[in-house]
Amino acid sequence: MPSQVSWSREVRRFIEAGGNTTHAFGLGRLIGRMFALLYLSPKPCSLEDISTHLDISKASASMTIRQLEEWHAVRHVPVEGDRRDFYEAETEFRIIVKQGLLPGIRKKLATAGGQIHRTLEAGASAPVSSDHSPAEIQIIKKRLRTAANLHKKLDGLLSSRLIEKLL
Amino acid sequence: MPSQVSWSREVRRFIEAGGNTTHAFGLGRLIGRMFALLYLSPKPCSLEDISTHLDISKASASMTIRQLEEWHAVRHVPVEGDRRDFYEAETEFRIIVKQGLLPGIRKKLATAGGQIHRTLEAGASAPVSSDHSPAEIQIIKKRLRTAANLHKKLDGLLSSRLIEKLL
DNA sequence: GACATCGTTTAGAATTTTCTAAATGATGGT
DNA sequence: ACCATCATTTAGAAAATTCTAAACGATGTC
Repeated sequence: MPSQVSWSREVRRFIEAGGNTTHAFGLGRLIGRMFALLYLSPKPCSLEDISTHLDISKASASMTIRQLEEWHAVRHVPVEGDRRDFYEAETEFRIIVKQGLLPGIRKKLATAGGQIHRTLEAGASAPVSSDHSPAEIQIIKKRLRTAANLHKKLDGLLSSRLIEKLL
Repeated sequence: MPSQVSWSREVRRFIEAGGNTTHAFGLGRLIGRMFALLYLSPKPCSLEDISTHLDISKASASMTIRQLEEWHAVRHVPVEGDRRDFYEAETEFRIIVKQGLLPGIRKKLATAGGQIHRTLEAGASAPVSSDHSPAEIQIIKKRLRTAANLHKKLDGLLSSRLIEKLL
């Protein structure tokens, strides 16, 4: 039955595409491959299932699965009479985005925003500089205020309920 | 004048924070440092200005500046009687997002979406598989349709004018 | 048209990140 | 209590990325 072959080939490609996608967004390749595998698994997978299917070590599987857990992208599910850890994918993307991704993004934004404000305050207490004319100082301050304003807007946007409505 | 010192120190920190931010989002550290430098520069910078201020080679400066140009985050500005290349930061974040970042994100999403559809189609023409029961096949197909639907929603969201209104 | 200066390319060095094997810790079964 | 089995930690190997120096090409100057 040749059609079966093309199906499993397409599944492998799906998994690799998942890896390429997360990698393209700077999240590492393994995390996407692993989520894709679990997402297409109707039944929970053990760590060894994962490491053999993805051809990685159990150590990698363990570390990556915990990253996925932090993002609420994967759930630990107990299996009757088996003390191994089994995992299944969270299929509600809304939950992954709201509880996993957005808090991480907001945290990163907060770090950046903090520095913008510190720079702005340092500029307020040091109005004269040797290598900038007064007019240039004004330009710099204006840009810092623009950046602070953008940061505020972005943070408000991410914390609003707008996003979950759209998903 | 000690306040001057703390100002320039805060500027250096601003630049490093810019680098850390882009790095956290998987874009490399240099690109953020360079944009931060140009964003706080009231007058255009030459490549050598940049490489000395950031303490990097001219080669790195050249490659990174072109990446920033692709994202419409930086503009090439001619300077009277000087054949060197000068650059200034785009201060309209709306332009950077709309013309620079969003197209790149949509392109990455399109790659992922294409594979979702291919997998879905392969599943349609290969309804029977040796390692999955019919009920499981149905679950997998449903999940693939959910993923395809999410992809469609995301792409629509990014291509709508909603985002520019929010910035 | 030769020289000087600047930007780009590229081959490979340096750094960072990712991955693994082995050791360790933990837990259930007998 | 001991053994077997599983997950985690960690130190270092492997791989990927980032950066640079040197060579090159292009362009303006004298």
